[in-house]
Order: sequence, then structure tokens, then C-alpha cells
Amino acid sequence: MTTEGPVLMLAGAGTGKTAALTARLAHLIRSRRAWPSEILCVTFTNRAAKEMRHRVGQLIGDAVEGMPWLGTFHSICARMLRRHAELVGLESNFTIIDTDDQLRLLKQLIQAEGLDEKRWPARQLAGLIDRWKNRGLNPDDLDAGENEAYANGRGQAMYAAYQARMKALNACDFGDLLLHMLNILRRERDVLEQYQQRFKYVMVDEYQDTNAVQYLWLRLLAQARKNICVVGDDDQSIYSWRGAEVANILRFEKDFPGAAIIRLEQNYRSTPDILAAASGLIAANSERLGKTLWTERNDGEKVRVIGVWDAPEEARRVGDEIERLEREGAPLDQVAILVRAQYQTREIEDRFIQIGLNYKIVGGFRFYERAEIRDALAYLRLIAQPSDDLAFERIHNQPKRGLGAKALEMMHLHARRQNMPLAAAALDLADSQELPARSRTTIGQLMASFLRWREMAESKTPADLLRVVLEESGYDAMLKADRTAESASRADNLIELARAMEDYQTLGDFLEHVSLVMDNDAADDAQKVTIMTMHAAKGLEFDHVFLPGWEEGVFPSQRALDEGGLASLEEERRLAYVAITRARRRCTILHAANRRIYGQWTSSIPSRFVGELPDGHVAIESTLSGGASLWRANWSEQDDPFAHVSTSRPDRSQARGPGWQRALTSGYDPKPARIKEPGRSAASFAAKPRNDLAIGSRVFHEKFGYGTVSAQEGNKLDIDFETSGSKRVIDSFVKPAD
DNA sequence: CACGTTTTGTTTTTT
DNA sequence: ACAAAACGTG
Repeated sequence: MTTEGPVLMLAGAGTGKTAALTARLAHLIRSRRAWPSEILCVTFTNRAAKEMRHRVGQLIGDAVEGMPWLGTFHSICARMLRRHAELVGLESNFTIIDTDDQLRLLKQLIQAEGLDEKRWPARQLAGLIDRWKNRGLNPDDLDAGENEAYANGRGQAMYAAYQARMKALNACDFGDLLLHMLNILRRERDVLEQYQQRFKYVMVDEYQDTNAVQYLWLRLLAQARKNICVVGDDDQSIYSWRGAEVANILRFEKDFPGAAIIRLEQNYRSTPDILAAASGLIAANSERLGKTLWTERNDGEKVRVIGVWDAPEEARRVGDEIERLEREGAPLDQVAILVRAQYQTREIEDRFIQIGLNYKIVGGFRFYERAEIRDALAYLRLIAQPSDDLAFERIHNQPKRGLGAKALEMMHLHARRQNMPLAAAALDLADSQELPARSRTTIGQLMASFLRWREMAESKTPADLLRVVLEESGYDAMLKADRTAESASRADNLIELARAMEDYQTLGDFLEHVSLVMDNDAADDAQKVTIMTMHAAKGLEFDHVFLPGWEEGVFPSQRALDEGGLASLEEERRLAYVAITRARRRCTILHAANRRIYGQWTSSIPSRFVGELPDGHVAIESTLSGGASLWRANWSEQDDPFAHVSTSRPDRSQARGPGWQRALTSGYDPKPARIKEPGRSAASFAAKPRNDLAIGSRVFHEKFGYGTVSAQEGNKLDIDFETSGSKRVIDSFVKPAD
């Protein structure tokens, strides 16, 4: 009922955080304080947004349909950015690229810079750029220290080059959605005021996970009215690797003086033992706001900790336990297995297939990340946007049509010289003689197909268009020719993709959905056990939760132990806290003495977190001889035996030698001019002739040698070569002979 | 250019 | 262990 002014809700796990938020939202609408379209409500995951929409719908009915501003930070920013794209030099139909495309693009830029890809991997640069964007930093905002983080002080230049290239491609990555919008709100007063006027109330779920850009974005939007209500739990902050700053929740009072602070401490979800186990564990963390969760319940059983010999036994054990629950009548959708990392799902999945237990894996290798789906999407992207070079590169030889590295290199060369997209360059090359005749006809056919498909896109539904494209491109034929079981399932996936597309009116709508919601959770009613990562489980709850792999090196993960120091160990502990508190009735933790990691059998000791669970609330069980008490005592009695395992960051400064600044320069221009007119089709790219050549000019060509221009048509020249005969070539491939 | 063989990296976690 | 990338051959 606290509707006006800033509100900070500190809500522990299972205290009804979402219920409070949805109720407040419904109250605002019912009491006519705001229309549904005047409330900005932000969540972190698509799942949370969906859940919120569902629950609000139950309270206020169809009015929820009129809530365009309920969604994730990314989807809301994408929606805004499409309206104001021109303010950051994009077109409204910009493409949202994923990490895969991002990496390929960065690799190209690194190569063009002449950097050693081994020494300065694209991944590292991608990580840095991501972190900069999360902090709201544009290339110009980087200080010298940041700049030196990559390739001896070329980080800034590479970042700038990447952004320029993205602009040329009319594309955004995930970080850009937020950063561009922040830039717009910072620079354009009228746009900012427009949104400040519109949003009478702002609500944010999981506030402890906001990073700097998101924080700045929110602060700008809420500044005028100050009707902002945020909900969070510092103990559940598990996304610092994504730039999340718990500090945001701590300084809320400073940013919004006079904020009402509401604590929710009664837990309505778990049994006292589960709650006590989780609370005892998290108490080992130092940096906490601190709160005491309590419950009125007094039922339930202790948290079980089971030690087994190896990972297969662990999987068997989990399977057995679940089958028992099933016999006892527990619904399978109330059972979850939460793991630290994706690779752990495999062992469990294998076992479940063996015993025929119905399961679903949430997240993981997602539908839209499969190769065949990405290929199909690349075709669609290229139809929607001829300037999508990344899509072009993906499918130019998929299915194989004899256009290999050589042909692609040629297209790149021409595209770069003319500042045009690859597709346009391809079209140009199709009627020149730079390439062998076979390649030219193939390119011509391919481009003609795209012209045809683009026309079809006007009249056909997206789903039908896809079917035609798959047929006419030869993709279907390629899958049919390959008679493996795998290709059959690929074909099925493509059929499924077309089916999923039926729900969308336009190609653009569908592509937006795909890039923002990488899930394709087809609604099915079958009862299934859920397998997912602990991160993905945040915000969910289950009667029965299994937590396998609680071993040093697995959980806490080796990475966290090696590089993050204490802060990262504490984050792992918060993750453990999140995992345990997902359970309503029963929580079972497992650890195996042996496990295969990187294909190597590795033995490990139980996680320190097991030792940190308070006695009296856990029941220890072990299939190993000697009992479990030995190692347990080990953990609690002495100090951290892993203290020597580096708690400080590895020193990177040594990698920098003298003279690093004198890096070599390359001829490649990192900032190609903005593409002026992508137009409706690749064919509309104008061919501008060169004016420094005329009929009779003597010219030199890399491949054909010297010759004389005999005719000029647009950017194409007929040249009589002295050694290679008469050819038709594109003018950018020749230079005047002197 | 396609295809087979060898080498290398991968395992955090999400939008 | 497995997949992708790099490398070499016909």
C-alpha cells in the first residue's frame, strides 16, 4: 500500500517477494493511480517476466495485456531503442546479434589489426567490452588503465572499431541495447522527459542484480517522480560476473532520500531445517546487510547430505530417490536437480534416459543455438536486412555451393573498398570476371534467390517463407542427402522452428523474439523432473530439490577459487544459499569422491559448504567405508586448508613490456562510413563509377597484370589485358598504371 | 574446394 | 571426452 515515493523492499528467500510486487502492481492499477501502460516493471530473466505477467493477469485480468513496459531490461530497452534508433546512428530495424556473431566479428577486427589471436583472444576482448558496457562506458570514457587491459593499450581502439563496425552493420549486441538507451537518455532531454512523464511508477525485481548501466538507466527514469519501488536480497546476489553491484541496493537510500524501507523476513516456503541450514551457511559470509528469516512451520526433515563413490553412482542415487518419490505420489514437476555448471547435467541425463525418467533440461544448449536453427535464422536475417554481413558469412556456403574461402575473401575485399555490405559486393562480383565463372553463376543464383525471397516476404507469412527458403536454398536437400540420425533430428528441429514461427505476423517480430528470448519452451503438460543450473533456478521453488556435485573444484568452482579471491568464494556461497532455499519440503545434497573432469578421472573432497551446514539440521549419510564424519571434522576444525590457493588476482602487469606502444599499424580503416541506403534489396546498391579512369587508361590488376580500359559501365570495366586477354572487372580491383 | 586427420580448448553462471 | 579449429592431401 506504500505507493508514493521511493520504496526499498528487503526480502529474504521465500518471503513472498514476487507476491508483494505483483500485489502492489495490481493495486496501483485497480486504484486508478496509473494505467497499465504507465508502469515500468523490470525483471532480469524472461522467465520472471512471464511469471509476473501471469500473476498480475490473475489479479487484474485482461488489463495486463496493456502492459508494454513489463519485461526484462533488455527487452524493454530494445523496444525503446527501436523508436529512437536514429539518435545513435542506427535504423529502427537493427539486428540484435548473439555472442557467436560477436566473437566472429571481433576475430575479424583482431586479424585486421594484425594482432596475435593466440595472445589476445577474441573471447578476452569480448569479455572486456561486455564489462565496459555493463558499467555504462563508451569507448571515449575509458581511462588509460582500462585501455591497457587488452593488447598493450589497444583496448580502446578495438572497442571503438567494434562499435563502428556494429553501426555499419546496423546491429546491436546485448550490452548495446542498454548502453545506447542510456546514452540517449543522457543526451536527449526531450526523450528523457517523455519517458519520465509516461512512467508514473517504476518497479524493479531482483534489484541486487542490477549493474551500473541498469542502475543509471533506472535512476534517470525515476528521477522526476521518484516513485520507484525496488525489491531485492543481498544474500541472493549471484551475478557479479555480469557486472551486478550489490552496492546499488546499499546506496538506494542515498539516491532516494526518505525511502521507505520494508523488510520481509517471514519465510512461507521452506521447513525450519532447510531454512536453518541455509541461514547457517550464509552466515559464513562477511559482507551482509543481515537479516533473520523465520517460519511458523515446525514440520519437515533434516537436510540430507549423501556421499558416494563416483559421479555415476551419484546419478543412480538421484534417479532412485526420485523414483521413490514418484511411487509416494510426488508430482514430478515438483522435483528439481540443481547443478553448478551445465556439464554436470550430462551424467544425470544419461542415467535418466536409461531408467526412463521423464526430465527436462532448462537452459543449456538452447534451441536457438543449434547450428541448423542458426543457419535458418541467418537466411531470414539476410532477407530482412541485406546489410547483415554476419548472416551472409554464415550461409554463403551452407549448404555447400562451391563458394569457399577464396570467394569470400574476394567479396570481403570488394565490400571493404566500396563500403558496402557483403551481399551487395557479391552481386557486383557476379557480373565481373574477378572470380571463376562457376563461382559467378553460383553467386548470381544465390542473389537472385534472395531477391525473390524478399519479395515473398511481403506476401507470405514468416513460417511459409522459411519453408520456401529451406526448400529452394537446397538446405532441405542437404539434410536429406545425409542419412544419419542426426540430420533427421535437424530436419525435425527446422520443422519445429517453422511451427514456432506461426505465432508471429511479421518476420521482424519473430527475429526480435528469437534474439531476446533464446528459449523455446514448448508448453507440454507431461510431468517432468527439472534439471537446471542454480543460477537459472533463482526465483523458483520445488517440493524436492537435489543438489549434486558439492565438491571442492566443482562447487565452489575451480575458477572461483583460482581467480576471484574471497569475494568470489562468497558469491559461490550465496549461490549455495539460493540453491538450498529453493526447496519447500526436502533438500538432498550429494558429493562424489571421484568424477571425470575434462575426460580425466579426478578425485575430490567434499565442498567446504557441506562442512558449513549447521549440525543438528543435517543428516549425513555415506556409501563410502569409514563414514563421512572424517572429512567433515576436517573442515570444521582447522582453518581453510585452501587458503594458499591464490586469493589474489594473477598479476597481469608483467605481460606488458617496454615499447608496447609502438604497435604496428595496418592499412585497414576501422571505421567504415555508415551504410547509406540498404534499401529493400541488395540490388538497390548503386554502383558508383570511378572518375580517375577513362577508356584508354592503362591499368594494373593484381591477378591479370597490365591492360587497357576498353569500356566503362558503372563500376565495371572491360579491360584488354596484355597477358590474360579481355576481361570484365570491378574498378576497385585495378589501379592506374604509371 | 572438399574431405580427412591432427591439434587445441573447453566447464561457470545469463541477457 | 568431445567438439571445433587448424592443417594437410587429393
